Amino acid sequence: MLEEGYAAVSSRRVAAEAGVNVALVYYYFATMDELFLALFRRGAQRSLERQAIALSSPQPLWGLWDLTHHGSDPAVTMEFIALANHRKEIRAEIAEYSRKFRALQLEKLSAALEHYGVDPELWPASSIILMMAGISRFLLIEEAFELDTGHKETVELIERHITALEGPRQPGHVEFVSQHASMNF
Amino acid sequence: MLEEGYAAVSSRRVAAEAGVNVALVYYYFATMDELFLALFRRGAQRSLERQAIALSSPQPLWGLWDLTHHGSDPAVTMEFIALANHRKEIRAEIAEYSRKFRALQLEKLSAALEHYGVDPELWPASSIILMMAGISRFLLIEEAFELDTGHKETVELIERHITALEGPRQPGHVEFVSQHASMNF
DNA sequence: GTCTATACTTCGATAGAC
DNA sequence: GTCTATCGAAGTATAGAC
Repeated sequence: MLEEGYAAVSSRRVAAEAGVNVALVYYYFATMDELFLALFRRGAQRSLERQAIALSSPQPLWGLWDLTHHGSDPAVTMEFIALANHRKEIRAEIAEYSRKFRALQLEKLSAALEHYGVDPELWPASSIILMMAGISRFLLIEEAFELDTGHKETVELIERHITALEGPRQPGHVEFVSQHASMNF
Repeated sequence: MLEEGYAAVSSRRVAAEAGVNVALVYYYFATMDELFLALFRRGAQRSLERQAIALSSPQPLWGLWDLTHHGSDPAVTMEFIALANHRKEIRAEIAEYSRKFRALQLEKLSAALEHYGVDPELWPASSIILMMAGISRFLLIEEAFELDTGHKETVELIERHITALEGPRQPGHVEFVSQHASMNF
């Protein structure tokens, strides 16, 4: 899926990779879409758990930022988004998980931002979350194209603002986060 | 390509849509990748020209924001990014066009921002461009999933800041921009 | 330019033996 | 649970007539 795209994932190749027969793939997954759904659910569930840990940090802004910026693989995310654009059921599943991700982020971060004294009228938690997600995904996608115009400046800008609220990043975040790549919804 | 994804674009289906024979497709395009390259170049060139117009507005920030937020189709963009993740030549072509897009944006907007008195140390033009692009793409992708948490607040936040610099949006932008969907790189 | 005809590969999915 | 065997459809690409 990562190397050649979701459309290159065929029952035959899955079977070959697993060292089993094609028919066995259909024994476990009635259609290829069900296989993709199962794959997505497993990855999304793991990412959700990692996010819960990152957000429970005493520095939840750093936690979320490091998770998306250093601990997520845009290629996986992109493949599932592309797949979802053409499969209704997968789109619905991704939407459902996205809401879970977002709800958890909102809960943890709106409390933290209030505690930091950030005016929710000027800087709503939902906007800060959305902007961080959009920017970091964009940065990662551009990196894959070997584009880096403004990347350094933007990372500095964001991290300067996080530092203003939470102080310098405490060690541990990036290490935790970069152990395995997550999805980023 | 939009309905079923780039992988569903086959020589046979292209031929059928065009009402010609399969072999004729290969007469014009040696491989399917060349067809995709030609398709991308045509679209990117048009988008580049539209962007030049939008940035030549007396309100270039509004111009760029409206172009990406109301005048671009994330589905086209996503398909090409997904395709590029697996085809080296297409990735290189997209990277090249992205640099052109970005260079034009930087040229027009860094002049405008300096004129508005924005401190380039705190808010570099390259960062503002990158953030606007990332956020608007994220908003549009989420819309396709019928997700809208924080969308309204974020659009208001961004447009409030643009208004602070350029005053209220003058009519004409959105109209120009929503005539045809563009790519968004 | 445009076509017919064809070679060869791979696909999703199923029936039925073990 | 795991396999063999098979169906019909669709893919990329090419040779060569007109």
